[in-house]
Amino acid sequence: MVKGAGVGRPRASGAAANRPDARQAVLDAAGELFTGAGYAATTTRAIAERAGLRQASLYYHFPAKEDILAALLAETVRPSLDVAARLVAGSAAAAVRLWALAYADIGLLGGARHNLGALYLLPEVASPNLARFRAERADLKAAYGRLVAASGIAASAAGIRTDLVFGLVESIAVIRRDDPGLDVEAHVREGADGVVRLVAVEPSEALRNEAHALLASLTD
Amino acid sequence: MVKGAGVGRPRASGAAANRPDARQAVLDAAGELFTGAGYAATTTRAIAERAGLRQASLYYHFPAKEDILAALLAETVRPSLDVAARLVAGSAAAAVRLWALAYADIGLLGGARHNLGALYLLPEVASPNLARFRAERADLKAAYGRLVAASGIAASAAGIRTDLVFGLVESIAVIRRDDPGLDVEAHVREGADGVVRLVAVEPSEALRNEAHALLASLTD
DNA sequence: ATTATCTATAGATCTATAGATAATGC
DNA sequence: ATTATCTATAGATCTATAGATAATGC
Repeated sequence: MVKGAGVGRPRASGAAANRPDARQAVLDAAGELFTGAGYAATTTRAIAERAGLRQASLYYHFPAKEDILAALLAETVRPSLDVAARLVAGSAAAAVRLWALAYADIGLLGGARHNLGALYLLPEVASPNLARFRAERADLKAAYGRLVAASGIAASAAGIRTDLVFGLVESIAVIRRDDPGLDVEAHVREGADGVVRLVAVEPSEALRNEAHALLASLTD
Repeated sequence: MVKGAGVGRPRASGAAANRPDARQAVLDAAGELFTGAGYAATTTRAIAERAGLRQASLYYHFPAKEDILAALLAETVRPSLDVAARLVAGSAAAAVRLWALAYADIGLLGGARHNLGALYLLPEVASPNLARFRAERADLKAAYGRLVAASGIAASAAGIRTDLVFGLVESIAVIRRDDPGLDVEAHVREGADGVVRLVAVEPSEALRNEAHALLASLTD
């Protein structure tokens, strides 16, 4: 199954030669437009134009417009979920693991092309067709919740505290929208510091170093 | 200029008798629909239907659809801005004023009918026509920034810290969307606690009491 | 005469499907 | 024969405007 560079009818646009992966081009175009203008205000025509093909050709790669959004949401939440799954099972101090998860998660949201975290804010995520994404996001939040509870927060307060922690992490999307020139690396560190402060732990340099080492150990 | 209860042609819908304020009915309907489904996905027909009049009649009260959104955004941010303006000028300890502002602001967002804070998340707020709202929201954020700086945060860190504080406050909208049955009062108190924790102040009962007294003194 | 609505509709879309077509692969 | 595109379009909107109409106010 060679990825023949030119199977199928050539594109009408000049993008005839550079057809490495139309599906990916569509996702990239949709990511930019959905995060900038929202889902409903982005037309399939605009997505196709930016991806270098005709409007109807989108439907060869995705059964419907909403499936493009679903694919983007999935690819944005999964990496964080992977990190979370490995961290909740760890044995390091809860505050260290919480700092590490927040650092990784904010970093992924802050570093993603096109501020994909802003997709979480779209009202369309309430659509029945996007239940899969909502469940994965809920899993991620539950991972934060376990670390918050393990940080010594009283069980009665852990729910709201988790809401705040998760809200702070996701707020990177709004901040980045307001200020596209944001210093992401500085924000990521300060954001992770803020998350542990929310569970009443003042972050030390030792804590940060331990968390960084923990994250490095995950990528094996 | 008596508010005659029946000037003008009667409505076609049964809402003939109850015509207290059509403009307000439109805003209420739009608030529910914009926060639930988003701006672009909400049709003027749906707004009118819920408000009890015909689609075209909207245009007697608002020049365009976007002006309905503008009115909602304005009425949501102004009360918080009023509180902020009076608190930044105050003489109480910065952490007390910060707690008070966050408490009032989160309370207004959490208590508003229809989760109007979710309007801030809509991509449409970037529209040129909504510059007024964006400026007022920036003013509100600047007020937080002054209190953060006055809390003893180093000038070099105050910018990001303010981003986090403001992000935490506004996160109530996302939390409320995810969980409409939220215990708002508990969240408001915990949220204000979280805000001062972000500037490395562990809130005491004395601080909260002082902040409450300060807020009470503003309503004179 | 003024006010607040209504009916009707122009003009501009927008999504998704049907069916044709121009490549490569066998 | 298979693949990935294209052209054309059906059918369903959606916003905003034009002009009529049914109340009250003077």
